[in-house]
Amino acid sequence: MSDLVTRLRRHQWRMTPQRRVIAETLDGAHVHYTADEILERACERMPELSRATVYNTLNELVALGEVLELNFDGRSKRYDPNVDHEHHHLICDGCGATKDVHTVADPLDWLPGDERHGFAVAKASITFRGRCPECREAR
Amino acid sequence: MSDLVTRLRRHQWRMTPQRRVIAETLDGAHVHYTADEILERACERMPELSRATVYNTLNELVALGEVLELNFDGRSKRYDPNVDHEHHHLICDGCGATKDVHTVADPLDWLPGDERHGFAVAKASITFRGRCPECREAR
DNA sequence: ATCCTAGCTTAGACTTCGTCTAATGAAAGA
DNA sequence: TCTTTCATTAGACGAAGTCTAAGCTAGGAT
Repeated sequence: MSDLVTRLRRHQWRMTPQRRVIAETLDGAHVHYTADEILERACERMPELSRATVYNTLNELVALGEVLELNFDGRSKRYDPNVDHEHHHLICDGCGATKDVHTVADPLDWLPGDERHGFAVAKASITFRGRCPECREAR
Repeated sequence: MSDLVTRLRRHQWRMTPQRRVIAETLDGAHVHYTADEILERACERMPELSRATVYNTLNELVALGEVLELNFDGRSKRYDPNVDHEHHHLICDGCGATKDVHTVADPLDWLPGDERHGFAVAKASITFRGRCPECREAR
């Protein structure tokens, strides 16, 4: 049983087979999939699942705060179920693969007061970019 | 004369009236425009300018390393001509305003080796999020 | 100055990613 | 079990960006 599904119960979310499959697909992921990758994988278990339901469900999960929506390349969004722990992202410039990473301290402290332009600054996240092992060879 | 245009000369770039107008529009911007905002402003000086040329030119500027392509909202890309100085971005969660900011050190050093997953990590940028002075009041 | 050619520009078709619609289906409380 | 309300579906639609093929032009060669 997926941990994400358990959390969703607490939101009084109507549990349907489609939503269960989508949530479990997301939760089992070690990388952050795009909506279409989630559709593709979920369809292995439920072939009649529609694209609209995947998009609807992902948007609801984001609204509930149970999943993070990421966008680094300006193309497709990626979904990150790991919302509990503060983390940052490492992205492959070759294939767009996205991994969670952890840093040694909080980057918020790195922005001096005179660089804050009167903003109430609440969050800071770091995007690391490079090439993954596969794309390093492929070059 | 735009500083960006001067730099482009050094890349042996064929200078056309279209490219000049686009580069000057970009370079004069104090905020980071989307491609369509650039098209709109450039068309005030050159009404027959085509959308394809704006996109082509922006992509070439990015490839030449003279302009940064930004994407924070997963919608349209924004273009940042301020490529000379290492900087990061501060974004208002209320209105989406984007400002350049500077930090005290390089975040690349903050990613431990055992968090690099075999990637060749080349760059790191920080996105700070908060509320700008106007949006703090408006709440 | 003019010619030539590589490479630029253009309109509009096309692609990709995502949203919307309206009809049908099903979860879960009464 | 019934009923209501919400979820699901296929496909149309929309926004952002890319591609294509035809014509045009910047700038070096003569």
